[in-house]
Amino acid sequence: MPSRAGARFAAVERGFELPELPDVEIYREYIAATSLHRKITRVELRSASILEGISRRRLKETLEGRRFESAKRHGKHLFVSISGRGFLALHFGMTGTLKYFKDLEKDTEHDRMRVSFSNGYHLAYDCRRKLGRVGLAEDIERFREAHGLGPDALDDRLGFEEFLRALEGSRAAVKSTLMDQKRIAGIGNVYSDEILFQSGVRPGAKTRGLGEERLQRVYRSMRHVLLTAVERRADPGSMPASWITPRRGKDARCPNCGGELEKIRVSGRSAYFCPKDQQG
DNA sequence: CCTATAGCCTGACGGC
DNA sequence: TGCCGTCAGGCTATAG
Repeated sequence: MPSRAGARFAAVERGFELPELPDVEIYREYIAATSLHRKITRVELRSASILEGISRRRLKETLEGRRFESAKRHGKHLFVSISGRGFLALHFGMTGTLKYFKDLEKDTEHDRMRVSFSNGYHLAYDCRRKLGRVGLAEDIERFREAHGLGPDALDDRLGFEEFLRALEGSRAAVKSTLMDQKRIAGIGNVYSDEILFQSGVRPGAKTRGLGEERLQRVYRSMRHVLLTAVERRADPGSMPASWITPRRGKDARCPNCGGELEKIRVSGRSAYFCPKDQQG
């Protein structure tokens, strides 16, 4: 499995930085392709600080002897169902990755939790900066409510009307509004910049003053960007050349007009945009 | 009610 | 060479 999974999940094996909705969707597929329906023989927790609301002991007792049955995603959260016991809830923070492997020598450096299966393989939750979280959930809806998470950005039920409702009342910059997981779940710093670039809207513009036409463009770009990123398996090297996502960094130039991209801070986060093509 | 910000956490990088 | 400050941005808690 790892060799076959390796080609499809090359980006996962390299490890995502800054996992947002598309990255977590690929993690979901990765778990579905590798880790379901096998008996969990052992759970090893190497860093208790990643646990959220549960003890080490409870995690072990809940998982050992059971099987993972399915993998679902909401926003940036992954939910892996445990036979008869709800879900393992995974959040990846900024540096969380997954790795499925057999040879323990290949164990990753910042492996915070390791789940071992009866076939001799292991699934590692690797999180260098320990900003990710591992917990248990009885059901996904409950978890969503407890965490105040908004609708998933790619949920088919999130039409333009529902999108407007989710943004309603925000007085913040549109970039912050899009990244607010309580309004819409799944968008982070990198993809919010891409969405706004493709909408021709400045990240620092107030959501309130945008008007329906611009918001319509933001909505369409949101779906387009996220769907395309999932299609391209969230691999940074595979994103279209017309996007600004691959150009974050020094001396960044606009793929559209060739002008210099500007870097500003919006609510404490770095935002890249093209001052010429984004006038909104 | 709302938004902005500090702090958690680690490693890469640039300046001296 | 090596030390140190800064930055990266996921989240939460708290300040405004």
